[in-house]
Formats: sequence, structure tokens, C-alpha cells
Amino acid sequence: MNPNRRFKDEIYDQFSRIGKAVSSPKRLELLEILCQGERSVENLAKETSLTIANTSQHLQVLKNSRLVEQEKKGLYVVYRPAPMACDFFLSLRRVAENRIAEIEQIKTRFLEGKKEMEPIDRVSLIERVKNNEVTLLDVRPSNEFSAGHINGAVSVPLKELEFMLAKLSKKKEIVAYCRGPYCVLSVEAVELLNKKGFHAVRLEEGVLDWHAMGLPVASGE
Amino acid sequence: MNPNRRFKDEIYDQFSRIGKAVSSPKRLELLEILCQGERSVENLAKETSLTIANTSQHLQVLKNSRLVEQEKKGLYVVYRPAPMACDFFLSLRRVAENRIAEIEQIKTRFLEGKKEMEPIDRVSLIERVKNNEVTLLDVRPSNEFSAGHINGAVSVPLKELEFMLAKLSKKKEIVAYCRGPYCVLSVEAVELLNKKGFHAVRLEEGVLDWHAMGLPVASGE
DNA sequence: CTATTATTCAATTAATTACTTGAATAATAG
DNA sequence: CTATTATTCAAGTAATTAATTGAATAATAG
Repeated sequence: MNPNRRFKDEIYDQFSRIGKAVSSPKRLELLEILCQGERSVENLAKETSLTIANTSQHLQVLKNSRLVEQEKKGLYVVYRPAPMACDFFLSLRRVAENRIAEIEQIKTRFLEGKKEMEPIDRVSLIERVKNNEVTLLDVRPSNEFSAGHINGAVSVPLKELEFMLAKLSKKKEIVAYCRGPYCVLSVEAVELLNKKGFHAVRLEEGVLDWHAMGLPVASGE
Repeated sequence: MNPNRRFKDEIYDQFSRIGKAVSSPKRLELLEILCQGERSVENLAKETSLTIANTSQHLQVLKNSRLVEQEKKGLYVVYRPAPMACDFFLSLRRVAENRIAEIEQIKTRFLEGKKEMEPIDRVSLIERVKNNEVTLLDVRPSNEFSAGHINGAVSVPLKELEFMLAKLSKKKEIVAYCRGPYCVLSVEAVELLNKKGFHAVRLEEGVLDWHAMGLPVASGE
């Protein structure tokens, strides 16, 4: 074969390792979860409704494409996104959201009938959080909050929300967010809060989106 | 099935349409070529060493993922990249180049022994082109030049280079570029020019890269 | 050392994908 | 109208991939 052809075939073959890694819906879901913070295999398996062996295999495909990294921590193996992997994921998500009309339809159908799920104004939100006019709830598991959260947010994992209701004000507006537009933790939080007489709305964006838009993000605690 | 699970499965299934589109080396090659300007199926088939039927099928996968668009022009069908598709391609290429070490190795092995293929300084290049100290040759087919080229470049398609030698100065340094780091047109141009006694070097970046770096690009003519 | 737990490996099956081939379609020229 | 050219379609084969299952490995606790 022509050496130029050979060179191109080899190069695009390497590029396609990235493409193959993100050609599976489950691997995309795994990658997005990892972009919220590192996780064990078992944990990822539960989150994605996959068997552990299957999750492990998907993670190895991602590792082989260099989009995720792995570290043994005691009995667990912890996976985390590689540098640039989350940017790339966001770039894929962005082009998908913009080009594939079905995504908007699926989202609308899922949220239909659910009130207070309309997107809220991000610019004013920052101001109102700063002025203590709203309570901003991060309803993801607490380790994801530690890995990074929106400035001024309070960590109240969805599972604990029920027991924390007493500590929340019914007069102050509550804004809940989680991993992003396709994460349902905040949807459930808002439903629960409104049923209990709070005034709660959902912030569609997650930390990843928030960060990508250049808005302030904090970590730790 | 749990409606939340169902929602996620549907959403990530849609995201994976983009991933599947770029999971094939040949489709990545097609997409990168299209990012240089629109093309007919036949033309793309020739460029990628695929059969026409196979090229057509790959293009339909790309079209189905909404990464490319199609338009019938007389007897031909012309394909072109969809909005955001080239940005997404660049994002994939960037993560691949940064994370997959084999890419650098393949490139180095291919260019090894070829002199004047070392990357050149982009900042000074702009100045030197402006001051007429170097001739900047765009050696891609002329329609790609028209679709967009680096400011100050002259179109001399590789195929015509041999017959244009007389018009080039042996005293002025020549810088040749084509579609980007994995395109070999400029490699061949530089080899030919140096063999004929010119002083030529290769600019690795193509118009896409140049544009992505925020450097000036022109079109038309 | 043995038992436990988290993860990976290996083998199998079902589903999907890339490529080839030859026929069908669609636009144009004569 | 007929012939030509570019593209797509349809059917078949070979290769690859996702998911399942059960066994193997590795780290730790007792």
C-alpha cells in the first residue's frame, strides 16, 4: 500500500479510539458521571444500572482510549476522567443538543406536567444567592459536592433531603441543581420540596456546564 | 422500567449517535476533509481510497448523526459539514493528540528522515508573510483555497506545483501548508521544492487549526 | 492462614457494523 | 426518447461489539 495511505489509515485509526469510546450510550453516561468526581466500579455500576462485570469492561474501553484513568485504592479501584476528557464530553454533548432535535423532544416529554422545571435566569441567580435571597441546593451525593460545586451552594444530597426539610425556610425561594440537564436528582428534589409546601425551582445546568460558561465554582468542604 | 432510567437511556442513546458517527476511522477522515470545504461523493471516495458505495454509506451515517449536510447540485450530491461539526472534530482531534501517545509516534516515524518538516514559528510567520519575506503556498486543490485560506497565502495546488516552479523565487523562503498535521500534500510539496533547489519548509497547521487559534483567515478568489 | 469483598478475566451468545457486489434511481446531454 | 453519469439501495458475508455468566485475582480483615 501507498505509504501516504498507510500513514493516514494509522492516524485515523488512532483518532477513532476516542470515537469508539464514546459510541456507546453507557460509556457516555459513565464518562459524564465521572466528570462529577471519581468513583468506584461498584458505585458506577449502580448508577448506570449495569452489572459490575459489564461496567468494568466499559471502563476498560474508556481507559484504553485514554479518556479515563484508574487508581487502586485499597480494595477499590477508583476511576476518574483524564485531562481534557470532560471538555471533550461537553463538546460532544453540545453538538448533540444543537443538532439532534430528538434530544429536546425527549427532555420536554419527560418534564411535561412537572411544574417549576423551566430554565431559570443564571445571571440573576448569582446575585440572588449572594444577597441571600435564595437557597441554592446541591442535591448530588456529598463527595461530588466536595469535588466541585457552584459558589454559594449548600450540599443536601437527595437521599437526605427528606430529613433536612425542617432546616429549610418556606419563605425563601429554593433553587436545586445536580449533574446537569439530564440528571434527575434535582427534578425529584424540586417535586418533593413543592409537595411539602416549599417554593422550589430547578436549575438545569450542573457544575460542569456552570464551569464551562466561565461562572464561579468552588470545591472542598 | 423506571421512568428515570428510561429517560437516561433515551438521552444517552441520542448522544451516542454522535459518538457512533466518529467511531470509524474512515468517517473521521471524511469529516476532516469536508471541514476544508464541500465535496461530491466521488471526490471523497477518491480521497479516502474507498469505493463509491461505501463512501456513500459512510456519508449517510454522518448525515444521520447530523454532523454533515447534503445538497443535490445537478448530477452531483454535495456534502458539507453541519454547523459545529468542525469544532467538534477539532475537539476530538485535540484530545486524541494529547492523550494518545501513538499518534505522535506514527507522525514522527512517517516524517523521519524528511528534512524541513519541523514545526515552524507561527507568530513570526505572520509578520514575515506581511513583509513579503516568505512565500506562503496553499497546496490544496483550488476550491479548498477558495473556501478559506490563511491570510496572504497563494494558491498553488500540489498537482500544478511542478508547472509553476518557474514563477517561484529561489531566494525567498517558501512555506507550504495544506489541510493540517495529517495531510501529506505539503510534505510532498516541500520535498519537490527542495529537490528543485528551493528553500521550502512545511507549516504543520491547516486553515482549521489556524482559525481555531484565532489567527486570520480569508476566503474567496 | 482463611474468609470476604471488589474487580477483572475468559468464554459464549446475540446484535451490530464495515465492506462488497450488483441492481435501481435520478439528473442531464444528445 | 436513449445513453451516460453520479449516487443510493439491497442483500450477503466477515468482523466487531455488548452483555451475560462463572471463575480467577487481589487486597484486606479476622
